[in-house]
Amino acid sequence: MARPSSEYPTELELQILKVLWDAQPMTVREVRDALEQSGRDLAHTTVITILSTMVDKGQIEKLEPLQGKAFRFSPLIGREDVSKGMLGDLVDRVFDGSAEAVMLSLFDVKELNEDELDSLRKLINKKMRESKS
Amino acid sequence: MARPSSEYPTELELQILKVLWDAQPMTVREVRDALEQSGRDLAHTTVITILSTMVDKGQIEKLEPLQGKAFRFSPLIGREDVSKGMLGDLVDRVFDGSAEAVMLSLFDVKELNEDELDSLRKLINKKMRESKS
DNA sequence: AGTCAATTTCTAGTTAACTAGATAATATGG
DNA sequence: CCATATTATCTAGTTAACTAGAAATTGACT
Repeated sequence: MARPSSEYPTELELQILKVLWDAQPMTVREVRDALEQSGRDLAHTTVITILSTMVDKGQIEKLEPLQGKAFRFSPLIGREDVSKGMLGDLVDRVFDGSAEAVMLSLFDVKELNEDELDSLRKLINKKMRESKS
Repeated sequence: MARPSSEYPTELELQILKVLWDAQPMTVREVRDALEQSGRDLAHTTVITILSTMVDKGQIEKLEPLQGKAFRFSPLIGREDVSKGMLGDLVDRVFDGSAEAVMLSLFDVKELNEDELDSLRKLINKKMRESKS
């Protein structure tokens, strides 16, 4: 059995969620077109199939058509919840739960400009004040 | 086709790499036992199969037996490279490349103690000095 | 040399993710 | 009301990841 690596969205599901987070609800065709814009050209039926499994998984909901016959879909899970969940999963699986290790690694992986560093510094100062109480 | 989500190790491959990073080289039996210690109880042949695919993928190398008939395996890729690669992948796929967004999210996902916050603050100060030159 | 236990090789099966065609259903414009 | 284009349903196929048994091989010990 290919063990489900986690409870989190697969790659294509994540792409679709991103599309729906930007504009909701959307019809199948609208989702398909949006995916094509971001370089993922899928058959109409393929999109329907994925959307159906996402409904089964409770990631999105299927809404009745308003006038035509095209169903519309809306996300049931939020952007923040998903990204936090996936990040937490990576922290645990790859970095053995060490947030500090992730931070250190992140500095190597991505460059941060001065403004970003500054806002981070402010955030850390705030966190330190909080933890001192 | 189940598109390979990335070039990075799968879940079981990562577990095996972790085992080998801690002690190398290792025989199949030693790998199997180490996996069992961390709660993953697999048949001997299953471990062999995975090890073989990992050799094919260039993640590990197969070393000739020294005295017995048991091959030994060593990692060919490093812990840092893998974790950085997987982190960078997540940053791009989930956070659209924003390291800052990851940092902010990380504060919500994991608690950092005072010492960790302090060492992070120092690191940021260092980075800021560097970027000002 | 012969047996025994460990190890490897070969083969095969399951599931999730992904892909899409053939066909059926149905709005909607004329 | 009918043709047509759009949409949905049903079905099916591929691949990677994972799992492991049966059989073959071989080191080791007496």
